[in-house]
Amino acid sequence: MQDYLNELNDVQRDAVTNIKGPVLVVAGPGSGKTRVLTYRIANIIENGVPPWEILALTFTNKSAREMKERIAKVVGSRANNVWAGTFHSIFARILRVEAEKIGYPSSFTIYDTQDSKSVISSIIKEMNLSRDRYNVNAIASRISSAKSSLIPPKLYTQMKELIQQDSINKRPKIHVIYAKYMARCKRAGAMDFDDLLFQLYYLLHKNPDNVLDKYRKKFKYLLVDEFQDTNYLQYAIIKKLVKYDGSDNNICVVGDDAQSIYAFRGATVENILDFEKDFKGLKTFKLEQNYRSTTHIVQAANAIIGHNTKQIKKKIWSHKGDGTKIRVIKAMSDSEEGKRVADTIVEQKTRSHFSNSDIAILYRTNAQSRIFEEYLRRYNIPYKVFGGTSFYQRKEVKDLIGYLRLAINQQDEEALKRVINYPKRGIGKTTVEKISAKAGENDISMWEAMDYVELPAGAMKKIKAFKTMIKAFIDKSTTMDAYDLAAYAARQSGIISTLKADTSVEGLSRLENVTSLLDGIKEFVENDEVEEGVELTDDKSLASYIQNIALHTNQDEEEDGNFVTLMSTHSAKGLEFKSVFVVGLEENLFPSFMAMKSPQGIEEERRLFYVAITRAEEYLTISFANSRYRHGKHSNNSPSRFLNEIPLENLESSFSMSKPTSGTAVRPQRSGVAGNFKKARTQAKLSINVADFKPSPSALIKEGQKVLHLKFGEGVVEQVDGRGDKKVATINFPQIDNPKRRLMLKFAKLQIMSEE
DNA sequence: TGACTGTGGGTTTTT
DNA sequence: CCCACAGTCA
Repeated sequence: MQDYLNELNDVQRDAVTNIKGPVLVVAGPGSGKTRVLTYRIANIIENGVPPWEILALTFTNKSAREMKERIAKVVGSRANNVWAGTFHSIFARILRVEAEKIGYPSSFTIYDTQDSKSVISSIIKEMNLSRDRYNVNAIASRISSAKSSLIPPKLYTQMKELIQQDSINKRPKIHVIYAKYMARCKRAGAMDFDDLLFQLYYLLHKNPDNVLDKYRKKFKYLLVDEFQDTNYLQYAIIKKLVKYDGSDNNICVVGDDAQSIYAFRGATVENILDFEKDFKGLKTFKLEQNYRSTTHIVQAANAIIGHNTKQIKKKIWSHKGDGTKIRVIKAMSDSEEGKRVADTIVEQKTRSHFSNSDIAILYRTNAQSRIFEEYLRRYNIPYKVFGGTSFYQRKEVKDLIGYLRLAINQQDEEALKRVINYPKRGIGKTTVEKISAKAGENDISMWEAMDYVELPAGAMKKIKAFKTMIKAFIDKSTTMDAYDLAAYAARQSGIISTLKADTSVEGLSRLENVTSLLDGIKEFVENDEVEEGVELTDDKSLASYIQNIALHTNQDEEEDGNFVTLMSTHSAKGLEFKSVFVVGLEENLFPSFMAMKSPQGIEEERRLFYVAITRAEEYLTISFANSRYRHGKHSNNSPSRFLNEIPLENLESSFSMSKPTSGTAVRPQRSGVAGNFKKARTQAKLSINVADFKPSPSALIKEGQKVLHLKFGEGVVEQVDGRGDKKVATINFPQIDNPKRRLMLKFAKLQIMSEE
């Protein structure tokens, strides 16, 4: 028997060695779920199955990568040939091969959420519907859930219940918008996130050239991680692949109903319950021993989840010892909450010798990160914020990507609309509307419509010039590699010169972001490492880089380094830290006011809280504030109901309001405006004594002075320009990369060290 | 016809 | 607070 099997407990080993037939693994938090999955795959390979016949589906690129690394530790490089990836990326890869069978170009664009909403927005506008009544977000989520339930527009129109709901909500035209939206995406050669699932289902369902058989034969072993987070459509695809006459039903799903936190995007726990009915002879294994957390934490978690009505019975236990009781921080304000959490981090670092990477701050909404960033920066504690707007969603980055997308797929209307007048080249709203109308009349793409539309001579000339430029990109895309072409496009389009002309701090950071993107593309071109999956991506063309960018999230960034982790509770799933701070435990925030309308909503928030606290190994601290700034306004909220669900015996006794601490409250500043993407939010390690730092009034900052900045260290003011609030100082900070920074004096905290 | 400025309204989580 | 739009000016 192989070594790795000895690292498992009895239940885990059973789950690993029963490789034939359907298996359900119910895995509590910290119960070694990933270990079971990876060893199971390794075991399948050891049993002589070629790795490329194994398909492992996850929800994040990160967990796929981690899984593959761990498989490699057991079976070596063979792990690279396992098809492991997210639902979306694996399906996108299949669709690239098969797209033409369902009427899409294989170079189809993937629309991200922004793109989808923009399409919906223009449809609403064209139909002359009220923007207030037809709220884009509401429509988008309605369409998304229809797709995720396998209801195409035609069927939607026939479903009395849906139509009735829409008319009650006074939005009877949704089914029309939906149909137009689908047509518009198709015309643009684009698939949105849901399409990657939806279109794959229809490919398998319609089965042109018997593709279904091809993939059934290809994937003999299927594994699904986080099964509780799959939606109806995902499960339908899984069944297409595995459940048929003569199938071996080699499927293993792993999940925890108590950690189902994605109902808002269609996930349904029903899938776990249905799984038992759909696959006869199912073997179920329950992993109940928690290896992660101490008993106080596990007990509290069990008590909290006990308040939910529906769940699979299981008893999670730990023998790591009682450990430390849970601490609760009561703060008067969000600012005080930030300070006290930062104080506690300092305390834990010195008393328990934790390093930064042992610590995480978890919040319900990404917007909460700012205040913690502010204090961690003050205390010189390196941190990294995950989630929020990803790098690829920043305007300037999307602008350049827009050109690249257009070079690959000229039908891509969202890309076209984005770049046709950026940088400004005098092609205004009216002209674009005319092109769009022409495209609509003739059911052709806007790119084609540009040849037929009737315009005044001036506008015509500008359009021609634009088209010529893009054609040059297309031509070069056959000879240049991704980097050269991207750099060429960045210059030719005028993006670089436009950004260079903007000398504000924000402008500078935008330019740096574009440079970072180019650097990233260069890295892609030069990187000779093997990518995930069986088909080695030795394709360094722009297309192969650009096509999966929408699927790339900033969770995927490599993250070695010693920093405190800041992320949303959703993003934290699957992770663990010695010390965890779950912050903002207030009614209307956690649970979110959006979820408070329904009991199911509350139960999902409770599961989310359960996920959050079970990330902790040794220390768990929970905090809330009596008042906080939200959307620029003060708001007061009572402590979260979830706090009362924690048994008293698991709480530190001092669960009483501590006195507000002496430190003055600060409002967060805009952070990370200067510095490039990777470095921006991780703090430079400069030893500045925070207590001694006293910013000088900005009016006193003059050329030639030596100044001190908390993040950048010592520097020399080289130039001050602008007047009043708009004063900008150019300062040389020799201790950092990119030493020249332009800081808005209104915001910059600088301490004058000496006059020159 | 396009560029710019002020106002009003929404407001969660993610592939 | 941030974004999208409407209304105004060149």
